[in-house]
Amino acid sequence: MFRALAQEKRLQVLSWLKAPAAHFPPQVDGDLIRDGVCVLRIAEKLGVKQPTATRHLQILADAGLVTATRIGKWTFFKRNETAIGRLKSELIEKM
Amino acid sequence: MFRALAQEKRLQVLSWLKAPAAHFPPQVDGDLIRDGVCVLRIAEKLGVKQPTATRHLQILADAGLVTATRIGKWTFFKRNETAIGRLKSELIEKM
DNA sequence: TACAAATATAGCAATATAACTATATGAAAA
DNA sequence: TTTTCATATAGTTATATTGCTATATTTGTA
Repeated sequence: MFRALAQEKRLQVLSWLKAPAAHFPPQVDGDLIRDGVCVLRIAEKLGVKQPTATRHLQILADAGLVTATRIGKWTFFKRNETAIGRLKSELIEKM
Repeated sequence: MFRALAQEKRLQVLSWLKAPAAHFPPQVDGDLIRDGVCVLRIAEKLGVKQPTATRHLQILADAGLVTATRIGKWTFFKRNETAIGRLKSELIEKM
């Protein structure tokens, strides 16, 4: 989990996803809030290519910090607040 | 800071230093609690050579998680609870 | 002053990470 | 069914990290 957060870009994504509508343009398919943000939008905003963004998002997902939802040809990512909450208390005791 | 914690060995050290007396033998010079634990003891317990332990401890120190105290020829490391407390609340809001 | 002990630094090898391009896969549209 | 679009995977390269050994530095002691 700390490894997942040990990268400015991933911290950045996690922060943007707190308020998707404030950081990403409206989406035609897939609601920003309910479903999450599409990979290409995140890649653009991060300033990296799509495969790189996908990799970062997989790392965040493996750590349980975000969840992926595939709708049609899009994959949307959003924060997993439940897991993040659990991880917060866990790391509080670990530190 | 997350990078400093993104390594099992450094997390381990930070955890041991919560209760130095429970994890390290008594020291002749430098009190375990007041001054901290000597580098060689930490290296032994980690199962790495002294320069490697020194490097890990420097990384923890750079992140502000521990402080070094030189007494004579020994350098003792202990947790910086004040800084750790600040970092905790900071990361809580960052996540 | 010379020597010994503890730690710090330099330099190197192995591995991990992050970026890219090229390509494969999955799903919708023509 | 072919094409197209979005994402995933494979493979490569550059850089960062982690470990080591050798050596320098700092400090106490003979």
